[in-house]
Amino acid sequence: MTSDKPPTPSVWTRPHPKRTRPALNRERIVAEAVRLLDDEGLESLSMRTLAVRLGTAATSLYRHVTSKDELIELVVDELYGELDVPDPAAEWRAPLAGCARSLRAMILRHPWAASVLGQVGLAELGPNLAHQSARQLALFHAAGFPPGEAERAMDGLLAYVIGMGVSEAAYLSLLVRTGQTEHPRELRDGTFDYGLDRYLDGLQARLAAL
Amino acid sequence: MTSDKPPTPSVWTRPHPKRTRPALNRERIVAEAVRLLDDEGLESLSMRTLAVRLGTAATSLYRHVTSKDELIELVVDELYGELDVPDPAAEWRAPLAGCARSLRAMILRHPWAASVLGQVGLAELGPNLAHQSARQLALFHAAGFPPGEAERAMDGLLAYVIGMGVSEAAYLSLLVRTGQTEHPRELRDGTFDYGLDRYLDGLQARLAAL
DNA sequence: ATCCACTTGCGTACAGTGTTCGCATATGCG
DNA sequence: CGCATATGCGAACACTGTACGCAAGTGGAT
Repeated sequence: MTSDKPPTPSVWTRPHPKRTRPALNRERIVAEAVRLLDDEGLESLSMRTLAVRLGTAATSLYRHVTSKDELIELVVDELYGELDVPDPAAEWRAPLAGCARSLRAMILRHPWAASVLGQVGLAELGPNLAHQSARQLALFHAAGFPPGEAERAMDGLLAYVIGMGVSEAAYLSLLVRTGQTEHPRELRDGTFDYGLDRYLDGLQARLAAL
Repeated sequence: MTSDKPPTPSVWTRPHPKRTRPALNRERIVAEAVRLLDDEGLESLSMRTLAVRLGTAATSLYRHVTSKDELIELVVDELYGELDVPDPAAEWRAPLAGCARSLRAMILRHPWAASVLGQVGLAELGPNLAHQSARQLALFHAAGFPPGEAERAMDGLLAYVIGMGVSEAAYLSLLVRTGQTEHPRELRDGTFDYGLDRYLDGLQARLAAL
């Protein structure tokens, strides 16, 4: 067993022909964290379980991420990368509604996001959040809101969508916990659209009064 | 040291003259938990630290509360008990705004509530939540919303306030973490009122079209 | 090739968590 | 008094996030 390495190893016996592994890096860690959260939920995310999925040890993760909190911030920014904010158009209402629905869809795709948003909020605005926020703001400017007011109109819309997502995720988890029958998705979509329409109506009235 | 108890102990040497303690019960536990959360924040709440404050052992709490999650649900319902929902009046707008501001004030009084709401949501509607929800719903009925629609209008308003609270709490905790200067309260109140007015305007337009 | 500075993986360990179990004590009731 | 039941709690378990130090790899300068 001592130094039995072949002098000129064939391509096949060489320990790891090309690159041994995709190598551990921040992107891989964050991506796997999102997958783990989708599969198992928020309380199942621990540095150890995540490491097992990545085929490494828990402490290895700390070479690329300084803490679990930072990991969660990175995860949140990753989520914001999933949004696709529509381009501004002649009509402002449809793009804004699309923007809101895209955010809602993201939250429903990752129900644990509601809890995480409460913990970390919009976080230390990572690159994705910064980018998407700028695109969202452009929609409000295109709609005719003056520079100082567009931010407030946008904050209100985001607050509505996030609050709806938080309430809905909590309600769904309650149903799951009590094993109750599921609330039909259509009803929940209807409730969401109702409130969205009211808020957009309010924006419309405001634009008309400008 | 063996059986040296006095045969007829005086009132003063008796171990605990009257009632030894206020006795541990659910109310005292929940009340102290809220106080601990206000003082030290969400991540400082552990069964052990809470027990120390109550002068008992951690495991004693489990005689009155089945788990930490249940404790948090009880805490949330306690918070809802702090709301004071206005009575219905001839004019619907002021009571609704008061209702929203009361909820917002509660969240700002207990900034950790934003994170907790994300975890437990409106929870297994405890008595306080049930009571306040009924009062809130009455405001929408008094405003003229038909039975099926009042719930949706109410859900939208609550979602807006909760989402605003979540975003704001996260933003404030970010400022604290980075040691940055504080965002003046007036500005944040202004942003809140702006969105609130837009939503209420939307409700007004809807009522006019009924 | 040889050294060196530096990065990366990871085994060990520690303090702290929620929670279970079993024992001791208190309490109410016949 | 005697007994059933409720309550307090010390010990222990499985698990968490993370600091530390050692080993192995990497890339450049000599």
